[in-house]
Amino acid sequence: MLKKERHAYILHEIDIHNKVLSSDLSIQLKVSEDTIRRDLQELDEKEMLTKVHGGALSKSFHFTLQNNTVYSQPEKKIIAYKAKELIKDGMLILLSGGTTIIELVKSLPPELNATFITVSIPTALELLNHPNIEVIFIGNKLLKNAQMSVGAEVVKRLSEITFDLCFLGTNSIDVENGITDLELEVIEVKRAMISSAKKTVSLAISKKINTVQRMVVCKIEEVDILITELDPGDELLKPFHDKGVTII
Amino acid sequence: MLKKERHAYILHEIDIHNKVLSSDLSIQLKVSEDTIRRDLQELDEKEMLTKVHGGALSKSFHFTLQNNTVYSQPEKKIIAYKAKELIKDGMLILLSGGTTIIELVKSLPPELNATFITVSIPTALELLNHPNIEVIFIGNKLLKNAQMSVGAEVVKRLSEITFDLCFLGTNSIDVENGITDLELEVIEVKRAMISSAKKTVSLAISKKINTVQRMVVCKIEEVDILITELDPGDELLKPFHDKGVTII
DNA sequence: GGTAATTAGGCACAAATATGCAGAAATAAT
DNA sequence: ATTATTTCTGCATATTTGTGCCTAATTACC
Repeated sequence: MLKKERHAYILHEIDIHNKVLSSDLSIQLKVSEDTIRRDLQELDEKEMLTKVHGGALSKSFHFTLQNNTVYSQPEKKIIAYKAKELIKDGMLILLSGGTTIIELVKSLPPELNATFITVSIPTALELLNHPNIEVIFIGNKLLKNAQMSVGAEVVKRLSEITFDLCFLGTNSIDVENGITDLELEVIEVKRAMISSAKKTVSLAISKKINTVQRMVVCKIEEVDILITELDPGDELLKPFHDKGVTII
Repeated sequence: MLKKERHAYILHEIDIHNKVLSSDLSIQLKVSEDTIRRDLQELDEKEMLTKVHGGALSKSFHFTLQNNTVYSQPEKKIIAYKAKELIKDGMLILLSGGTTIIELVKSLPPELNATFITVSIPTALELLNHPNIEVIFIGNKLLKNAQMSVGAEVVKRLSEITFDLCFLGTNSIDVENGITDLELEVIEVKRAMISSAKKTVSLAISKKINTVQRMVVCKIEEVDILITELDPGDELLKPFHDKGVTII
């Protein structure tokens, strides 16, 4: 990875989180902390961030580095952190829309080299920020609210490909009904996504667990992995585990 | 392999991946790294990429990540104001990408009832904000820089539809060469867009008038309407009028 | 004030670069 | 076709840049 790419990545991180830790960046970018420190120093001299002991802060917002701990971390960031561990170089991965998926994309390491396919416009836009991944969008009529492609053409195109993993941002999931959703057109596409993937991963914050919507996307048996912000051993998730779903 | 072919290849790689490494290019193009370095230097001088230690980065790479202010926005607002007058209820309209097009979309009246098709992700996102228009996205592989779909599949899909109007955000236009652009894959799509439309409208701020890029999209005769921020009677635009282009 | 984490600065090594030069290849002129 | 001229390319050289490791100094936090 080129130095300027690192710089861009660091600035991007600052843009999202308002702060970065040298230690984190060192791991994410797979370079020594010395290099990160020099990067931050350089960017500070260019007045693009403010370097502080331990990392750097955004120029505009002056928060302290300290309130960084896992406790205050929003649920979706925790989910994204767990989910990204499933993604390996060379994989073909299908993504839905939703803010949890966006978090997942933001957390992808810059050196990851994989192909992502999506039907969601915001997801596609976020994917394009990453340096090494190839992005394919399956287009057709776009749904206003969901900001995603829907319709028979999308279903057909999805059926023509086999994906290693499918990540679904999930509105509602429970043991009896499985994944449920509101709109027919969204459901058609999500079904097609699930049946084209070797493994289906549902990303859901715990608030969404055991809620039900009008229409069924798929039964719980079709979900291979469920990721929430909770500990995998949490009592709330036990019924899913008993149905054979891997909990992360 | 000719020098120009190498240059085209390098720009192509940059558009897809946002970066190139001198060492990679040296192997791929079977020339010494010295030659690659001189190529990159030359392209940097022409402001077609940004040379860095170890390779080169896309020009828009920094731009998108650092500073998202729209260039020449007042001019673009004037252009958008003129362009929207061409759009009527019930029309089927094709849009390219670019900030001028985004301005056009923002200026569309909410009661407008038409169908818009695009290959550009940011354009699609902006279109979705409007209440009454139907949005169709033609998807495929996405180019990093241009944030748009490219490839044979896109060209094929475009050829299957006839549009009332095609609005092109234009990088370079002049009387001799017509509309020109940088990158082969973008040009392929723009050509397909033009030939599928009954009328082609070029939107260009006056700074772009009489500039030329490496590759030709279409001759000036294929442009039906040219919209700039200038008065239609402006001396700069007379040559275009003489070639039969309607100036607005 | 003690302890652990972070940092600055020096050093070493590898990688990338600039530069001059010579031969090859393309282009123009005869 | 032949020659002259320019452009292009690869090689050898010295130089610069980027990175990681080391140690001493500094900082943050109890």
